[in-house]
Amino acid sequence: MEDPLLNFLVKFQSLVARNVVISHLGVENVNKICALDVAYKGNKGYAVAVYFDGQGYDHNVVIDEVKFPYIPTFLFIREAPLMIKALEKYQDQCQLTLIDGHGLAHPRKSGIATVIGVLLDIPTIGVAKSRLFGEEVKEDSEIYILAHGEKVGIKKGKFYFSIGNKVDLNDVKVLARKGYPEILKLADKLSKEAKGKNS
DNA sequence: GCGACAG
DNA sequence: ATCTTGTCGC
Repeated sequence: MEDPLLNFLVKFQSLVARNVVISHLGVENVNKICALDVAYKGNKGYAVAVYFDGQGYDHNVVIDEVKFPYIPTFLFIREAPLMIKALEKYQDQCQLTLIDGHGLAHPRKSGIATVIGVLLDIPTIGVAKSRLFGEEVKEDSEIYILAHGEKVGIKKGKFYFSIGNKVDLNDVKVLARKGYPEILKLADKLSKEAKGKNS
């Protein structure tokens, strides 16, 4: 890590990791949820925040030029700014925000879900479609994800759920049991729609 | 040096 | 993530 910028980002992530709050939210009793995802077309990013109020869905799209490339373990600097902008509309109403990517299942316990959760001081859970970091251990018919020896999430099918901020392993477990969240499928669909429209 | 590597 | 044809399987 001799690149000064990446070296700086590593320190930033370490600061974020030191400020993560792991506490019980009670996902089973939460009905107002948000989800974040981003689609790309060239150097344009199409971020979408989807909000479910317990009855129906609403969403907000934010489009902007993305300057930073994708570098494994540094996804947050590329996508978080746009995601946060898209979430502003519902930020005060969401009891929990699901984010496309990992949370604590990251080499520095600072995946994009954790970064956004700590920066905004809100409950978040990371949901990723593939592996980035951590050992997988089976226990009680569950596959736990360990980061530096600590249980930080659960693998369910082909998906990886991990603590972002202000939730605990129990919350993640309850969410994971239901499979890939419908609201994230919607976020994925809507971001790709926005991308197609703006061409 | 080699392999792994969210979106 | 995105680019992309046909193809294997429920």
